[in-house]
Amino acid sequence: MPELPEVETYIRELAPSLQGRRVLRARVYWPGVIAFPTAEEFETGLVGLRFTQFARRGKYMLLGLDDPRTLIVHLRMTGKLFLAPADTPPGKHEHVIFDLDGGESLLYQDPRKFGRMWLTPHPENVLAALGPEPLGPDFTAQYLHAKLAGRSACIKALLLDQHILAGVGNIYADEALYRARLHPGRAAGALHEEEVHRLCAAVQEVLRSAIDQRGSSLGLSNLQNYIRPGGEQGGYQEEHLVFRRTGQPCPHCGHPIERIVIAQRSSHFCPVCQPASGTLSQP
DNA sequence: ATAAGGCCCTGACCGC
DNA sequence: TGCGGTCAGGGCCTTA
Repeated sequence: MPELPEVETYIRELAPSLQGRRVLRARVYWPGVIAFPTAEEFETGLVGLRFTQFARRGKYMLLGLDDPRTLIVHLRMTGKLFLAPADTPPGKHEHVIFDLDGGESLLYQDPRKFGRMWLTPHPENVLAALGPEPLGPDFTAQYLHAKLAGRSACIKALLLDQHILAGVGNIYADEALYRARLHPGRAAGALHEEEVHRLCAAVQEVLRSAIDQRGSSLGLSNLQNYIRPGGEQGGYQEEHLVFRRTGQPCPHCGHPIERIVIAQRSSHFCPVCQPASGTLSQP
């Protein structure tokens, strides 16, 4: 599942190979992936444009062009982008192909078909509702405490809410809550100031480490696996302490990691180190 | 405004 | 071997 560290890795690793390349042709095989404009306008609109800038906002990739329009890509669950020789025939799950100058094509592959792309002169409209960048100056314990105040929803659910902060998904929410020693089901508004401070620091630490490790590549199935644009795996899965470790011992206390469902998503945690309330152990 | 549930998708996995 | 059922999950939409 590409989250902030995986998308950041995509931007960093795609930029050198896409910089200055021109789109000769764009082919959309699954129109549903194009959120704006229509698939036809998307195909014709990209012809002749050159990639010039590469940025990330939350889990969105922003590919700047020598044009007022920006190509925005959200990989959602299983989206992948990679370069292949120009004559590579489209596979079953390749929904968009950008034929580039230089004899290569950029392929968008997405078995789940959840990912979306936009080609728009107003990227700010697509991104308008996003909360601050977790690693930017606006994401502070004070900010987070204010956003959580009065909220009865579980803290895990609000960590996943992109309006509150942009870029955290299921993996890094679980890992951050474990490191902050907070039960994922705690009512967000009931967190004490010191706990919010811990959480804020844990979110940033987990994301920074995951970026350093080029993201998390998970699972035996290639379905949900995040793979870097060059085909390599990330490394942060080796540092997961709770995510998808149900039944395995907590690295701190040895109690089996448990799994519960919060906001329709699995949450992994240690019931000893992350008590629902009361006294805390000290990992 | 907030919270909760449904929906989109399909490969993997399980039981029979 | 094959079949049907269930699960996962980000973001958006609907409902209360």
